Amino acid sequence: MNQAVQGREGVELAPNRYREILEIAARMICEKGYEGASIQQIAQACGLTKAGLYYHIQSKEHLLVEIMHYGMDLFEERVLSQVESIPDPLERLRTAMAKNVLMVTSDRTKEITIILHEHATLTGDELDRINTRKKRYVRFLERSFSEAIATGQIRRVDPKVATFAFLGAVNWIYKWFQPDGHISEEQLVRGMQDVFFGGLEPRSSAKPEGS
Amino acid sequence: MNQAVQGREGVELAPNRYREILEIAARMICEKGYEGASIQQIAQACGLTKAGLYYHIQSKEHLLVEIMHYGMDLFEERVLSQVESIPDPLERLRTAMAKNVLMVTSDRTKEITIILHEHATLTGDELDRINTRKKRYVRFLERSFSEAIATGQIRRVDPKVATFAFLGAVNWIYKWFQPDGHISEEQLVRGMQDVFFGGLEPRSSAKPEGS
Amino acid sequence: MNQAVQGREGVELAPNRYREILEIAARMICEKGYEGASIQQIAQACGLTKAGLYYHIQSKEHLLVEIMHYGMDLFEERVLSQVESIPDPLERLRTAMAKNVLMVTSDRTKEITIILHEHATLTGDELDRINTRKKRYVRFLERSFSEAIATGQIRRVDPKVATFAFLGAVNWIYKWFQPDGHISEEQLVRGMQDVFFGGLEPRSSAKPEGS
Amino acid sequence: MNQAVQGREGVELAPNRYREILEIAARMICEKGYEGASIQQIAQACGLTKAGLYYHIQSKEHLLVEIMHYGMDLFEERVLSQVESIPDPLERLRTAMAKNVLMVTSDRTKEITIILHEHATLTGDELDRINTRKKRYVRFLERSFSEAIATGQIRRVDPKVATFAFLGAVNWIYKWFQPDGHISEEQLVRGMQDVFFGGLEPRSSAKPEGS
DNA sequence: TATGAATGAGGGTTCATTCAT
DNA sequence: TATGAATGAACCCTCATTCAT
Repeated sequence: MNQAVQGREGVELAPNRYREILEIAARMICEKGYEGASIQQIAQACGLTKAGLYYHIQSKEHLLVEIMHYGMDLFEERVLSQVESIPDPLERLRTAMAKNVLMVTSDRTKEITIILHEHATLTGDELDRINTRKKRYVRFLERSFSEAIATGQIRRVDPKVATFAFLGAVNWIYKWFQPDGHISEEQLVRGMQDVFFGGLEPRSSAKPEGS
Repeated sequence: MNQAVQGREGVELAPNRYREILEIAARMICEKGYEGASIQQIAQACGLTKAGLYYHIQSKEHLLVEIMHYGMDLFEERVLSQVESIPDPLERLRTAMAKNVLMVTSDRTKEITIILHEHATLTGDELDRINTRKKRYVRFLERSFSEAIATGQIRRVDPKVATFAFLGAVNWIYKWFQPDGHISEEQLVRGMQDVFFGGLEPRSSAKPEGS
Repeated sequence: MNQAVQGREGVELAPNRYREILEIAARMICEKGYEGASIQQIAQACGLTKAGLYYHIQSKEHLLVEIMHYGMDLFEERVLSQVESIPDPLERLRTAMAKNVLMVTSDRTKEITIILHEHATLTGDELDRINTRKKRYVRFLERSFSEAIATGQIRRVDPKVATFAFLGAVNWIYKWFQPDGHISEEQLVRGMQDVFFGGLEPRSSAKPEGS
Repeated sequence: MNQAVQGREGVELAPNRYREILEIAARMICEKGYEGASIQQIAQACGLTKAGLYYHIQSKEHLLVEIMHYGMDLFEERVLSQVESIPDPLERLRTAMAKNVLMVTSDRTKEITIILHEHATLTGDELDRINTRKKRYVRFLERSFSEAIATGQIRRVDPKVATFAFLGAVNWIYKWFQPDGHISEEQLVRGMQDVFFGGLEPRSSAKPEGS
């Protein structure tokens, strides 16, 4: 489902062209929303006519599904699978946050990531499939928070609330962060880590405040 | 356009119907997004025909503007103005978070609050006006974080990043929180406060962990 | 039909108010065309709401009928009946032209007169009734041209063609004439008379050209 | 917008369909007026659905603009450019009148010619552009009248008034002329020429009346 | 007399989608 | 692979009109 690059059944496309379409479409949908971005505009941005675009995609809805799965592929490849095996739970969370933040700020991945959280357009099975993939990350975070509490690395907080606070803070970034503004990506990552894991450390491990 | 109550300017004769329309429309727009919610659907939800709805509103875009200003009115009334005068910065932030969370979970206000963050729909002056009002809250939070750091009540974190982490975490709530789920509103408020202000307290002031 | 001033059956209105409405409506319809002028705009121009206007009129179409008959009343009163009894056919035509031109340039009557020649909105009986009234003027002109030819006052031209040339020239005036432009009303009347009745005079009666 | 032939700018690949649409639309607009003719009706008359028509046109207003420019193209091609170079001013005017009359009576061109005088619909630049083209003809007529007066071929009349009398008489034709009525096209042309240039001739040059 | 509130029909326009070529 | 031409459905919005008050 999520690796076979295919516009329609049986037709094997040059995967690059298809991915390019997904990324361009993602950019448009990200800018204007799913309903706000028309097939006409997407096609034009791809240098195609509407009918030409339809050679590559099955439908607008399916296009969204594909973008979302592509986004999840990217996310799992660059975030989840990079951090899952980190043994120390606190370090695991800090690294996940860093990589997750970069997904939302980095140029090629940000649009695709943002769309993952677009208002519900999908329904039924497709929605379920995407949500199942998303939940894997949620569970991973919850588990990691629980572990970090168990090891005493962070204070006792509700792991579920902490998880969604984490997700909210990170996914909200695109609404205010300006790539060339006062805050750099590094500062952003550091800042977020500070707020969450500076803060969640047990009292004695905070860096000496005055020094 | 041709009725007595036009948003915040009009005579206060029968504002109930208009407010009701704003709230119903907010609910639909919140569910489906601005582009996804059709005037037809909004009208139907109001028990009106399209033309009947248009007796009350000027245009779909103006409707959004009105909802947003109504949302800001509610927000300023129930959050900002309730906490601005709290002298202690940490208590001020904790209270702001509590009241803000309740706006997002409470039935009548949640959609209206959320729509405030519909983006890329408004343009020009209207966008500016709304953004100016939003910025007041952002500045208030930034200022409060800075003060709380200055007083040593919370650790040194970037106030801007902290502010947006706060906003992201709180506004994200509507995506996952279920009013009759495992977590109660009180637990949610507590949890969020814990994550942010348990966590942001300087090392020595953390409540004894075991007790 | 055309003198009883009545908005709807049996209701006797202050005729002034009703006439005022007809004149205001005529002005709007003249400016924007029948389809282009909305009941809303007409009502507003009358200082009424839509529903208020409907107390006075039966329907938009009937309003047009009334305006047209009012226009025909005015026209017959100020043009036809003033000239019909002039014995000399050439003087009769010259005077008709003068009075007709003034109807099209004069402030209170121009809109009403112009509408008389609006693109066909009316159909059936109503159209027939108006056309019957219009035809009276056409016949009058044709007859007068024929007489003037018979008396030798003007050269032999097709009376029907001359009549419609006359009507076209006069009714076209509103498309180009500016009340405060280079040409005065008097010059306009003189000019039109010159073109038609200077020109149509038999060769020997033209004023000595060189003097 | 997305077809090859866009008015007078596009490639000349298959302009027939487009021109056909312009002509059909012109017929409808001429019959019912611009506001009175709906896109739905125009589309149907073209054998298309509304959306199908919109593949060919940009908007209703632009359609009108295109019709008008097409009309001006035809007019300049068949009238202005055919007579401009005629040296004798009186013959020039008589020929212009003949050709102009035929534009208004001839089946394929009449509606397009008439619409040129739809007023109060266009605004701004487009209106200016059309008016500039129209003025060329008006100036041509004025100049020709002046010349004919100067050469003594016609009596002294105000050239501007004469011009608009000419235009009014000619453009009014479509309101009354019936192609298969009592008057033939040739009689019409002759009649109009007689009224204007029989009539405007100086007294001595009139053809012997009795012969 | 007049109005506030409402409506069904229709306005122009754009949508995602199809299909012969 | 791609397109030109087309479509039905839906879009936002305005229309003339009505009716209880």
